[in-house]
Amino acid sequence: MTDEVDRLVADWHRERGDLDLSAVEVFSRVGRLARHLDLARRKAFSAHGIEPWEFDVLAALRRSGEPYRLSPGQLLRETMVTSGTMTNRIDRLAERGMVRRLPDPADRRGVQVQLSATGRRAVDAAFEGLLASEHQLLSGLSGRDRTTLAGLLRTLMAPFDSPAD
Amino acid sequence: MTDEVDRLVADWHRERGDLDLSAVEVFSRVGRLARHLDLARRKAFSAHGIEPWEFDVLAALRRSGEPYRLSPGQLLRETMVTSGTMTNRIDRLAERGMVRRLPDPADRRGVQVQLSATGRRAVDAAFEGLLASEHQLLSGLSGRDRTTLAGLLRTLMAPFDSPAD
DNA sequence: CAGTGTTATCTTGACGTCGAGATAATGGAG
DNA sequence: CTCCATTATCTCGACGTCAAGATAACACTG
Repeated sequence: MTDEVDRLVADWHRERGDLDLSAVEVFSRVGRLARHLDLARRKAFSAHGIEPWEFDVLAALRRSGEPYRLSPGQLLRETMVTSGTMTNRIDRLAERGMVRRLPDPADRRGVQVQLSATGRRAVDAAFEGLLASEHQLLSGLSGRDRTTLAGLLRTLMAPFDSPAD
Repeated sequence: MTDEVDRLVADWHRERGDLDLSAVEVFSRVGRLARHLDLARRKAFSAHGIEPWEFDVLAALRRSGEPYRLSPGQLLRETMVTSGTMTNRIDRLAERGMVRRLPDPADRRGVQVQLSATGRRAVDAAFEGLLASEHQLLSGLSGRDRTTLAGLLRTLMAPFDSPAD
């Protein structure tokens, strides 16, 4: 059983037999898989009328728990985007009625982004759809394999976790 | 040992204890890891004065072997971008002297993109740098673990491989 | 060989993100 | 108090990508 990446590695090996390509076997698959997952995510969300970037913001608010309120600064750290991008995202989500901007009572520079009831319904439905879709994709792996995979990925993530991120 | 994703899952579990979050353990890590890898890739390439998108195109030409010549259509299929994007990329690579556009002798609609000597030197150096960087990131895993991980990822990729991709 | 659907590439306009900088408020040091 | 470095958010211009459509050439059909 060979896949895209096996062919990629075979090509490189033919051209550059002097190089150790073992890293490519892992990282190229991570990259491609992430790409396919993005598409699957987009598809799962489209059934609920939301975009991946919308989900990212709404989900951060949703999982922060009651009262579903975070500052733009907290949101941009959760979602790994710049402040300009977050301003734009909040604008568009507010236009759609998914969130509201409230003044921060303790800091007049600050703003609180409040998830609306509409937004909460949307993000809950979208998340359930996403889980169903991802569950499908995982069906090829046993429970034991899933745990192994999650563990190996966590190990790989470790260097990126806290330091100067 | 807990990571970002453990915290994410814990948050969701507190808010939505009714849902099975095992898929998140895997896919959220794949997505985040891919993001960090993109940054690491960008950093590794910057030492050689090229951008990730440049590498993607040049590497496709390089690993195709002599005479390092592919059509824009082949390139866009290799790199998973649209035709408009590829036209733009070839334009910029040609400006930098990394590739040349040649007419396709067999099809007057067609074009052949030819890797230049400069382009070949650049992509070879960049690839070596990338492998060194990725080797570092893999150092936390034993050879056995790497093989296991690559295998599990390949299994996950299988549904995406040939069908209507 | 005329007609027609397909293929290959390029063009265009809209969109989302980034990076740098602007604005405004805060909090600590002297 | 007054400075001043820091923090929070927003603004603006540039850039890369995409989607849709334009153009041109090919290849099959009758």
